[in-house]
Amino acid sequence: MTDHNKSQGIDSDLLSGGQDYFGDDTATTAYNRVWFNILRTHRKLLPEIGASLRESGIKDPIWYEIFLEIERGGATGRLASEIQDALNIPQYAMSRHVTRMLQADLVRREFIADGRRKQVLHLTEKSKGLSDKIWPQYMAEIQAVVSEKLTTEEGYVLTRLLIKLQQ
Amino acid sequence: MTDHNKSQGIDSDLLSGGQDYFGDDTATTAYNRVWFNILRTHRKLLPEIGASLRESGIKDPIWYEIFLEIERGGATGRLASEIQDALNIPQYAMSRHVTRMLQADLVRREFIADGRRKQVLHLTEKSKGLSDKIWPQYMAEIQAVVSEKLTTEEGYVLTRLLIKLQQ
DNA sequence: TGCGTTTTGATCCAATGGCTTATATACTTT
DNA sequence: AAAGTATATAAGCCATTGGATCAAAACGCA
Repeated sequence: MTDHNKSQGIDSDLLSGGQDYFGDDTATTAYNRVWFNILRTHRKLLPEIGASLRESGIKDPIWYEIFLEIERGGATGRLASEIQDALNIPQYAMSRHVTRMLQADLVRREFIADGRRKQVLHLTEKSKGLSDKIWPQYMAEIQAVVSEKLTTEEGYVLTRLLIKLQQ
Repeated sequence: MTDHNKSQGIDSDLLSGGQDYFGDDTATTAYNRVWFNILRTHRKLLPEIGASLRESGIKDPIWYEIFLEIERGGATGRLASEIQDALNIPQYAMSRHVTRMLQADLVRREFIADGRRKQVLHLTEKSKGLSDKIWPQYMAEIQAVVSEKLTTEEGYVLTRLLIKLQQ
């Protein structure tokens, strides 16, 4: 690495976990490594873990998260706008996920108020049925991939730090 | 949550960092939470942090990672196939990123061997010049977002765990 | 040498995503 | 109640992605 780039912030070793690469800039380096490793971990794991779902007809892993959020609403269902906020996705993305899940008969939509300004989502018989097969398979896939690399204790620590980072 | 879903692996509290939600299934839960929190952290931070780059004409944050990898190759440049492996992206994605970066005059391509079976990538004058302005701005943006939520020490721990998870 | 296999790169098609706009409804203020 | 603002959803435009496939070069080895 050139001195120029070192001083200008180009760091060829951003993936490293080492703490002493820069003598004078450890804080910035630590934070940058967090970011680049989130990107790479996401890129590496998403295709692996998502594959089992795709084969089961779940086109997007976020559908599972949407199911969880609907379920949190209990018998009264859950507002689409609430789910979208919980999942950190833009409105148009939520709208399109709902369209696709409707096509797959995996959610039921109920407009409240006369027009179509607010919609409440419910599970369908079909999506309730997924609990028996697909979700356990998904959980098993996650477990297989993650447990190969981390201890349970490390899993807790990692989860806690990721949650802090989202707040 | 229903008993049914609890036993079938649907967990309305996957985002939680708590360790004692399930009495009998803590390991699975720990690993699942890792996964879902990676997804949400990525979804939340990518638009925030990527915005400054887009405004500067860097169309995809991965371009920065590609620059870093090229730079690691030093004066001899770096094989496209090596970069693609380092970044965990499929071959066709790398091919297209190179096409776009060529159009933007941000990389130079050199085919080795007669045909075009192997390509080595180099920085251009333009991309070297980015060190002065855009990258420091990007680093500052990352630092601003991450340092607001984590201490430096937590950053190191998080990085180390993410690296373990990728290996 | 000759031939099958592996590696690398580019492209085709359908599906998806980001951004913006259109539309309808609800709320607020005077 | 009229006007203006805020909220919620969908749709249109265009660029990008994913998966599969095609094409070309290098390798392995009898």
